[in-house]
Amino acid sequence: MNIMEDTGQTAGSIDLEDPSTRRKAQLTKALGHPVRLAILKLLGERDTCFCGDFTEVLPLAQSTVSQHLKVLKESGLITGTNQGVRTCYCLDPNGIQELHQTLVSLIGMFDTSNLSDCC
Amino acid sequence: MNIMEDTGQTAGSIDLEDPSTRRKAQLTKALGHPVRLAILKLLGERDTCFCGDFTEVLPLAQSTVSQHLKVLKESGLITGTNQGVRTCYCLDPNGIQELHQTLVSLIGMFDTSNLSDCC
DNA sequence: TATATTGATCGGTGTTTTACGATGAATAGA
DNA sequence: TCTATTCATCGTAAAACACCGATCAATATA
Repeated sequence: MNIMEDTGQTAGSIDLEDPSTRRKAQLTKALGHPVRLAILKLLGERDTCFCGDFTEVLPLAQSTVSQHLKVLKESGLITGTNQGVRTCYCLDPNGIQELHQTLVSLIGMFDTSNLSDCC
Repeated sequence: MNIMEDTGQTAGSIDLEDPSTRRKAQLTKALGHPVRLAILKLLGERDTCFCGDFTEVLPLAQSTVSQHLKVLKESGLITGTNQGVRTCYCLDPNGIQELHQTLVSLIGMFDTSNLSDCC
């Protein structure tokens, strides 16, 4: 075991820079906060869109909500387009599609059928 | 809109303390790091189990790996049982089941079929 | 008994995250 | 033009995170 030729890696044989894994981590990390989950849920329900809509229903300062929106935007899960003085936030179909694939892939990764024979 | 009776909330009408949402966030947050995704993948593949197995293939210090294992354990996704001087880590069927439900629920939350008519 | 090995934990460092209030730019409406 | 309104961003503080080396307890093994 541990047959290792020189791979150029500093140590170990798993590439933590692998873009696919990093992307999966970025997407799940973006989901990993109650506020962001709440925002995404509201966006999915379709009757909210503007930053003010979120601050109205979330017990947080406007600046805080704005920062969470920024995280979601940077992860590619939502878009933010200026509409006059306001910004309309929407689920980004591309990011959501990617998220969908990621979630499906994760589900496949932990196939619950073949567990429970460890330790 | 914004019909609000006194709910005891400090502000807004969304309860960020909602256990279900918090749990979803905890689980996705646990997935939100390349190292933890790698560890879970290895555990799913079933030929690794001990902390040393992970440090062998990950370009990280043993203490760092141990800490990631701790996060995964605290999230309920893995178990760690002492076997003599070593600890055998395994996917926790209960946690994985819960994760499965969470992922399915998230997929349902962002139904890709009815997007793209925003902004 | 003495020595390895295993891995948990401690302490420290640097970075990131979360939160807030304040401010400022852009626009809409009076 | 003056005044809201909207929300992005800045500055800041506290907490959490990611990483490391060092150490320690527990157990194997010699």
